[in-house]
Amino acid sequence: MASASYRRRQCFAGPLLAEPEWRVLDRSEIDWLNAIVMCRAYAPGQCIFHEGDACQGLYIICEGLVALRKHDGAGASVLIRLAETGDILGYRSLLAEEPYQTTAEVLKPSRVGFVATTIVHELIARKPDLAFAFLRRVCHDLGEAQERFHLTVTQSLRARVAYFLLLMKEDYGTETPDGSLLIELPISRRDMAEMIGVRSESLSRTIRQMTDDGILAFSGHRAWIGNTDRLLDELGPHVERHPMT
Amino acid sequence: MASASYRRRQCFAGPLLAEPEWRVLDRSEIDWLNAIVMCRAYAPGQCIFHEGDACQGLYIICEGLVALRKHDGAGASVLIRLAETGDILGYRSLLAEEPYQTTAEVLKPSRVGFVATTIVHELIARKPDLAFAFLRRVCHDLGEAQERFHLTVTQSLRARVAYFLLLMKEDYGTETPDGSLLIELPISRRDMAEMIGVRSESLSRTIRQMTDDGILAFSGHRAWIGNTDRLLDELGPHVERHPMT
DNA sequence: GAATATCCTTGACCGAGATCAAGGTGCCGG
DNA sequence: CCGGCACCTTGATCTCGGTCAAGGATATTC
Repeated sequence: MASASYRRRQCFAGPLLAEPEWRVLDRSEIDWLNAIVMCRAYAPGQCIFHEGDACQGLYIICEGLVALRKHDGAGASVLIRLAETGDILGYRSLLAEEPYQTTAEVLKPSRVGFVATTIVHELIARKPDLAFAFLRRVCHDLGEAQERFHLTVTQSLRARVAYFLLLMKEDYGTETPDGSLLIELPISRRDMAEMIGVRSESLSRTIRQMTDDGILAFSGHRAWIGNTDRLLDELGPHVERHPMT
Repeated sequence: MASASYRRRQCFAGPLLAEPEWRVLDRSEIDWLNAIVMCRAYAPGQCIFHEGDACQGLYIICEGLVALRKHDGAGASVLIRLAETGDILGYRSLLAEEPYQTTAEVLKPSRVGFVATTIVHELIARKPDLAFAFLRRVCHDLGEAQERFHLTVTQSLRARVAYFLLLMKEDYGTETPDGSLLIELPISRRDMAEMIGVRSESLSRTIRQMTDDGILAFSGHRAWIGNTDRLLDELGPHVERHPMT
């Protein structure tokens, strides 16, 4: 429950500075940000912001894991994006000058910094490269969102599971000694279903089928994939084989 | 078949200058662009660029209608976006520095201008406001794409048709003398189905049902909606009632 | 204006995935 | 060790939308 007292109050430090957005800043600007930016701890289940809220600034995940969800009134929701250490939240709303369209729910104990809108604008005005960095990121995200729509509409659930695992491989996959692939999923089965856009019961069934077919093995949040090619075969014809270029 | 010879060779003129991106430019920059930018005519069916192509610059629709599609190998495709007079094509790829993810297919005879990547970068460097204009646009688009995903996953076909018509109302809707709403859809039934992410047969059936229920009337590309509230009722609970803010 | 291709609608059928309902299974606090 | 709880899996059933196939309607061409 975020029991630790964080000695380091500086958000902008360590590997976080390697993020494309902050890399364009120089030392003095980093120091300035560290002096201004508030950083606080969140426990799992807490929300950083809610769908419909007015956007006041940017959030930076110094450490942790956060889910961006969209809810509909009937209780169903969809997981739009996972954000982990180093990721930024709220830039879409800030730069579109619109209210939040998603709710940011903390999944693992997190430290999150807040940068007010005015600061962001000031930084961008001072560093044109920052605008480019954001542009590149948002455009890339847009491409992913379109790809996701395409996939959801044209591909079977099974193909989408395969695709999802290949995506997660990028961030959470490791090679095991015996040459197979291990993916340590950071999320529950339900959240996984929400990312794929499917009911969790259906996801369970699909995973079982794929297990029976010897394509993968699951244990809790751990997935083993013996042969990546067999996963790729699940994708429909001519679907981009290298998601997340 | 684009038989007309276009006397005006200048792309950047008239209402097109009111677009948020070009509004930030001053007279000399507009003149400069008009001197450089190539403008050519396309006939329906022609493609401006193809999925997978490297991006060389930006396209501006001086006049016409263009569809951005994603294809999968099996012949199925999805219509990602409609672009009409004044709209810009290819900015996602250009700014993300990625190949095109969609194919731009001309639907109605169009005149389209081309601005090379280097020119765009030069302009942005000169006018930081241009970067902001693009940022706002892309972020807004991203929001729409996420909303669309959410909708597709959680709502029934019928609700999605209702939502689609409310979207189209913004651009193509007019009030008729008798107080009902007339929407002149610029696209075929098939394209409409591709935008909603559904087979055209299913769309036909859904339209028929809604017609039988007295919610709307269709004739060719013309849709009448007697009572907008009844369309809104079709949307699931708590779905954003004002799409395209 | 007949020929022809394309688009749209309708019908019959089917199947993937949703829904409803009931167990498992693991986890935490007592 | 046991009870409670959240998460996951499985089963049975249903239904929405996809698929296949056949007609109509509408353009387009000659």
